[in-house]
Amino acid sequence: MKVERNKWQNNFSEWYNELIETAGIQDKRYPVKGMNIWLPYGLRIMRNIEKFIHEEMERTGHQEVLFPALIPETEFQKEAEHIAGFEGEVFWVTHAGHDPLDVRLILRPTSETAMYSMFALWIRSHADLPFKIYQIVNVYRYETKHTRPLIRVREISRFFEAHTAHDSFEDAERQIKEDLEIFDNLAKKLALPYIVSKRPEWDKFPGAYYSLGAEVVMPDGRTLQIGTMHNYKQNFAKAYNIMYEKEDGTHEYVHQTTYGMSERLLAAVIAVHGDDRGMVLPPTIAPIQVVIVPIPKKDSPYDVFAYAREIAEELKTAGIRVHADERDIRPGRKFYDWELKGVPLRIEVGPRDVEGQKAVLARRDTLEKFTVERAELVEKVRETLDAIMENLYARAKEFLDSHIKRVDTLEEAKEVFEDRRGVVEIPWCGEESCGLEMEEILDAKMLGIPYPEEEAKIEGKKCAHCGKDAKFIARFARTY
RNA sequence: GGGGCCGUGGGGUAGCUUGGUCUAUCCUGCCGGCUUUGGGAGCCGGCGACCCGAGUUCAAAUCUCGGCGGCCCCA
Repeated sequence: MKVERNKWQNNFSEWYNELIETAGIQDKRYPVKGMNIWLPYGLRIMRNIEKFIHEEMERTGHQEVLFPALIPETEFQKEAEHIAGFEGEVFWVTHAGHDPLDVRLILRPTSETAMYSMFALWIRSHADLPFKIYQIVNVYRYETKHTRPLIRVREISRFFEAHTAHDSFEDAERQIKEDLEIFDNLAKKLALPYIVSKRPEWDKFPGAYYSLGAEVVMPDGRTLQIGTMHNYKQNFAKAYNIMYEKEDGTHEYVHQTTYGMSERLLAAVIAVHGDDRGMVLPPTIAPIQVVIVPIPKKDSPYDVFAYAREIAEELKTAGIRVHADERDIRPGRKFYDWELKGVPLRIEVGPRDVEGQKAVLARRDTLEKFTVERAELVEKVRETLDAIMENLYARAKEFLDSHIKRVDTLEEAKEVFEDRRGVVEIPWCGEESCGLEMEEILDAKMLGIPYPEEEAKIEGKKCAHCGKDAKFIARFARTY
């Protein structure tokens, strides 16, 4: 048994689309384009990811809230850049029954404009700051490009957004640092290596002072943004009149930040860790961490099903998410089935194992099989799950590192995009015009410059486009 | 904005050019039974479809028109 990743890498789109349905993540047949149905198995994985998000939010003192999905046109229009950025893709609610509405409503594409008039009511004094809330809700964007389950959808059904308010730019900056730390903790739980870039001016979040984006490299070499952090400075505060009273009695606008993630996290997990047999789920989020497959044998005196149940009970008591598969189909089919669904560890128990009080463990990530003593089972299972976690991260890190290439010229950059793709890092003078032209020439997007910015600064290199002294390393990639 | 292709059971398809045993093919799936089980077994029985509407015709999955939906290419 060998891990194959041919289709995974060479025909990723097809691999991904098939898997989303066959592995029971989503049903794409819902009759509205870009709106898919979460199936039980997929939802369970997503909930497990969200469990870590909730934990991190609690750890860092964010409070969970839920805002309405509808926003009055009048609120939506308060921040100029924000409207300009979103008005082309919002869904409108224009009627109630047969009558047109006096004030039309939009289905939130994100919740800034829903939240900030309330912030103005809630935040009174410096003692209320920092103010940190978050929610996980569905948001709507009328995507005109090709939609893709979990990646580009018209209803993002698990949209995470944290919104904070602070008494100073410095404290907002501290919040961004905290966001990055939260993201790093979460990424570790998902065994996902990633890069963070500071977005160029022309690709900031509408209304932001600056934006950061975290992305992974997908099997086909395109990047997927899976997290964003924005410092709004006082842009929204001024538009929504969010002020607080300082200790000296004067009033000042708050500084704000936001932090966003979505079901793209699941897309990244599926894509990054998968192989030609299907998904490979990190044990941390796998709904079933261990599946037990009994191998019956006619005329055998041993009850392999009872043995499987005993083992399942033992593992369950040890806190492991386990399932004994007693379906009346052949074991081989069960193997394929659970491999497709990405269960990290399989235990096979046949008459031989019952007799010798043993079990066969089969790792999903490496497809290795080995026999362990029943007495050591719990310990070995724990060890193996940890080893799988580590291996998944290491394998993904290697893939990421080998898909980031630093070059000096546009010709070299072009070659990379023609070959294995990924992220290309090029010296850049920092001028917007140069950046946009390079995007054009490379047929790729500028992700931005490496963050923290100290890592992006370079000396002694020339801008790959205009030839002037380069100030930064700029990252380019084909993106999702 | 311009051009092209396509809608047949849950999924994938044959049939359409030349309308007629199409009472719609095959694979897969699903349900029931027997049998089997260390990597997708086999046999028997069953379920399930022509995107919608109008037209032409003795007769439409097949031809015509309109609608709806999907995909691709170019700008």
